[in-house]
Amino acid sequence: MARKSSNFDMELFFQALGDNTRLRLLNLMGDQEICVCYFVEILAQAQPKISRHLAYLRRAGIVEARREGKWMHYRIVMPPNIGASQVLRQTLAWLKEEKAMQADRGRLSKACCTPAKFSALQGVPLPVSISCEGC
Amino acid sequence: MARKSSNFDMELFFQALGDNTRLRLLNLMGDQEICVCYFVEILAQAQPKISRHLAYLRRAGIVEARREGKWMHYRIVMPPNIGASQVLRQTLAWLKEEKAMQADRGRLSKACCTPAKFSALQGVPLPVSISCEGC
DNA sequence: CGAACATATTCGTCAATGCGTATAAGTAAG
DNA sequence: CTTACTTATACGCATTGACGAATATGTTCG
Repeated sequence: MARKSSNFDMELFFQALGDNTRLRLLNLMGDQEICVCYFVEILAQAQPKISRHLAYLRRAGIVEARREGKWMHYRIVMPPNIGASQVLRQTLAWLKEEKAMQADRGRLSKACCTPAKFSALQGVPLPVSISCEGC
Repeated sequence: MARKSSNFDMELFFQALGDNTRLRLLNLMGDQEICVCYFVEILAQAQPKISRHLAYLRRAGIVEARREGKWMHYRIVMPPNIGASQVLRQTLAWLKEEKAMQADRGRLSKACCTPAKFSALQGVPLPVSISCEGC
């Protein structure tokens, strides 16, 4: 039986990708869950702005959220539509090639090495892949 | 030496894809040049609307235009940015899977078989790939 | 040149979006 | 229950984008 051509909203999908802040958020998530407070710190943007963009990505079906105590963790979810998921995968690969995005990821991986900057964030769960050889 | 990370405007690129009319235009172009008058007829949209969306796609560096007498032919051009070109290619493949897009392409391929509808378009250069077995 | 045709642009209007500020909602701790 | 903290939402404002209608630009032909 042929695959169902779901009525996926392509417009909404691409509109969700058409904003630099949202692209930076997706880049930081990559393949792991990230806490909102990290987005705020690393992108150095106002918290409501981050939250609104995350809500936009959620409406478009690109990310999902999980609550853990006071913290919200966001992660990328592959859309049910096959074409969409392939485009999204390709887009994430593209982000990894862009210098500005690499810089963001670099700041994320060094987050735990700058305790002064994060003194107010004690107890925040670390992203899985943070490597702290130097700490 | 590492590949240059060109300052390609990802925002503009995805915003250009975030509109259904523009996606339909890209789907009709596919891999061939198409005359504007075909877009107007097949999508059954006002000519200024088509023209504006084509201009948007041109600004985003996704299509180019070629003049041939009174007619303008538009075609997809792969962006110089590698990531962008791969995402675009994947997107075009996605469009081919969507039912509504397939219907548009069907109407394009039958365009030459409905002379009544196109009586006002005499002399319009046909797209390369139009197959008219039944004519 | 002037008419006819194809396409592009402009203008006014309206909806959608992004942002900062303020505030609400949800949770943990005292 | 109250407080502190994290995140989400509401509001007002400015910008952008889409649209229809009208008009401008560019080309061919007589």
